[in-house]
Amino acid sequence: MISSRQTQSVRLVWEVFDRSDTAYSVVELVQMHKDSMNKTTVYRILDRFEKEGKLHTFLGKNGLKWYAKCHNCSSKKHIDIHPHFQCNECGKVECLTIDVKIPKVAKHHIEQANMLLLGQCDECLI
Amino acid sequence: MISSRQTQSVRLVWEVFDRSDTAYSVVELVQMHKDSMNKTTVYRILDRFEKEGKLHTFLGKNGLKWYAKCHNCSSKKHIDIHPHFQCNECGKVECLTIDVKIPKVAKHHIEQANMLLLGQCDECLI
DNA sequence: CCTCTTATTGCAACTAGGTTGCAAATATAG
DNA sequence: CTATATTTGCAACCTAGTTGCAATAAGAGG
Repeated sequence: MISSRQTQSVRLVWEVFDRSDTAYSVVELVQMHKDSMNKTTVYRILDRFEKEGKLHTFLGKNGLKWYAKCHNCSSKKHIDIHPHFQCNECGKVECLTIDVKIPKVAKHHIEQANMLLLGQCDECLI
Repeated sequence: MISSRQTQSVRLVWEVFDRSDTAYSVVELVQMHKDSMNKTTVYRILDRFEKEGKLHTFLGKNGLKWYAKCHNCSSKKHIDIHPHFQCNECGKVECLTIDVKIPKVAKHHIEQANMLLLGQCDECLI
């Protein structure tokens, strides 16, 4: 089951993620589908995918929201996280497969950790 | 020297940070000064403080921009970072004094790392 | 303490990401 | 095939943040 109702729009949005493991910003996704559906629809479909555990979200530079396919992340505990990388030059975003330990903080209960690494990706390094 | 020109507005904004070590969101700062200066002025003063190395910024939940006073952070290398904590209940933000090692990523040059921990603060834990 | 230059400010309009309410359309259970 | 509940489009709205420009005010140098 892709989603509770398998509409044309739901199928189109899912295909993008199904084809590759790239992370996409909402801006890209709205742009990419602007001829076949309304931006509100894109936002709502992405929300549903997230609730259903098929996509995970995180914030890139400038607080822009990004979506990427979930692999093993939904089954993992909250005790370790996978960080995200964004290239300062081309803006590309990647999910990193390394795990980062969440630091303990006295008198605080940590539920979640977001780590964004910024720098140059392999293509922009040359 | 507080800033290149010591205007009334510059003094007022700086006083807030001078009085405490709390982090403030731009929204709070604009609200707090709304009777004495324009929101554009607040944004511009904060920008200048950041360029001058007196404040550092980071993004909280929902991509909101936060400002906090710099202590030793400006003098530190980029090799370790101090993470920020935001309470999921009251929204309060804290600079943590612990250091987190930036993970190495093959074929990537990491310049900067942002880590945001989310959970419950001491006051909301009860 | 006056004058001139330049940084700073206020204002209004704008941009962009994201949300909401509601009526119309459509997937799917039966 | 029909009834119902979910999904969609649309237009209007919200909020954070930016921009251009004219008016204002620091403060350096006389």
